[in-house]
Amino acid sequence: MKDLTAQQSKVLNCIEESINKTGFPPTRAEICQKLGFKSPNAAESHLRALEKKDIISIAGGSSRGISIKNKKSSSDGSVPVIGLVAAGSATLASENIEREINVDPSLFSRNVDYFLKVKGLSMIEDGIYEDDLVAIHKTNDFKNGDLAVVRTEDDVTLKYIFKENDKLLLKPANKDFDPIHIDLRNESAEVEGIGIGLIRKN
Amino acid sequence: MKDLTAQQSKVLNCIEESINKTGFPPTRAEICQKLGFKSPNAAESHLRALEKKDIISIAGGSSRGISIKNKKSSSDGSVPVIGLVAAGSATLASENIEREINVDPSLFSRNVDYFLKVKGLSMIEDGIYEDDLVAIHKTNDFKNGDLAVVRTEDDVTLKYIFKENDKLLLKPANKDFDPIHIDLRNESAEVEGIGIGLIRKN
DNA sequence: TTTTATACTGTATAAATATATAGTATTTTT
DNA sequence: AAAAATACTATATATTTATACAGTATAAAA
Repeated sequence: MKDLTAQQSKVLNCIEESINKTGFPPTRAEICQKLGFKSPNAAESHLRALEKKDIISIAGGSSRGISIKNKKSSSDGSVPVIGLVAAGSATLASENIEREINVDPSLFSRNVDYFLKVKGLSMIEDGIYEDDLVAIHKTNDFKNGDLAVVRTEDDVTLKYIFKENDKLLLKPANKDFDPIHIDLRNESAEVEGIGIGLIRKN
Repeated sequence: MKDLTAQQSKVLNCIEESINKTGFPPTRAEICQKLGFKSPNAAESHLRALEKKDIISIAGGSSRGISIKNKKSSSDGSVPVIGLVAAGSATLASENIEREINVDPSLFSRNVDYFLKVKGLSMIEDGIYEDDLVAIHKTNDFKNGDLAVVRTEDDVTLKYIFKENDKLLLKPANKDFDPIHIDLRNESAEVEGIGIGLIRKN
């Protein structure tokens, strides 16, 4: 499936939020208002792009006629919890699954593929603590500043990601930790997913 | 709760079917078509009856603005989300419920009675941010240092609580905020519950 | 290089839609 | 017995809404 652009993701997000919050999809005007567009056609064309990519369907001639496709049934939202463990391990391998928890799929803005149990204090200044469960949406599509799960050659880490040409910057939220610079011409690195939420147990 | 009439049930059914099938609620005209009414007002008045009985809510001035209330999901674990609102308001009153979310009861150490949506930055130094949902276990039993929902004479607040004889100390986690001292001989204060976890949506 | 996709503003309008008002008739509650 | 709720038909209309058309600009693909 083709990846969505940043704007298309925002629009999709806006639709999901509207459905979760109000119970029905938004109008073009409402999308514009939420995302700051000034022309209804801005929303319209994003919707048509999403339709083309088979993410949503649009019922012609009816108001708020947007529905999100492939919306996996409400059956249950059992999501694995994965510890940040040894280097190079396949994160979703069953031996790394600590437990499974049920979450309301509508809780987070995007689909949660797994929870990552945080090790260490590298993100503590932004309220992400040890043993917190960070909700991860699997994707390799990210924006600068996103909280990303990145697999480097010798580690898997959760940091803010910034990319500029061939340079990758993985930035912690703790002044005692140094940012990680990766030159993609020499080293490999892969974005496994991005953080879209957090659960903490006291 | 009042019982629904046969016709009201049919209308409710029609709404549910529409949401399941198309992804969005029906218009008045669509309800009429499905149930064989010849006047849009037939649907309208049934909708108003359902609204009066608190089964649905109708968003004024917007198309397809119908949503079904208290939509209890299959399993259970439905927990209300409550905003910190005006002083003195009964926190669990239905008008304060922003939404309901499903949580795995085993997720948190104790039973979650509701989620409190955080306003303000008074707990930011301990990783509790604005709009975070703090899982609250209703109890008036607490230990010094617990994160507590406290109803004072003119506010409801989330702070660390410390009690010594008749003195109550409500301590924020933000150096820009002052601790609140309450002398229980002069003022009243009540512990509504304690925080046992947190959910954050990015 | 040309085309296609993305990302919008701005304007316009036909069609969809909520919603009010005026009736009639039956049943249920007070 | 009167009032209120139920259960509609019928008509009208202001507003909401989808959607088309005309542009501008940039980036990516062919």
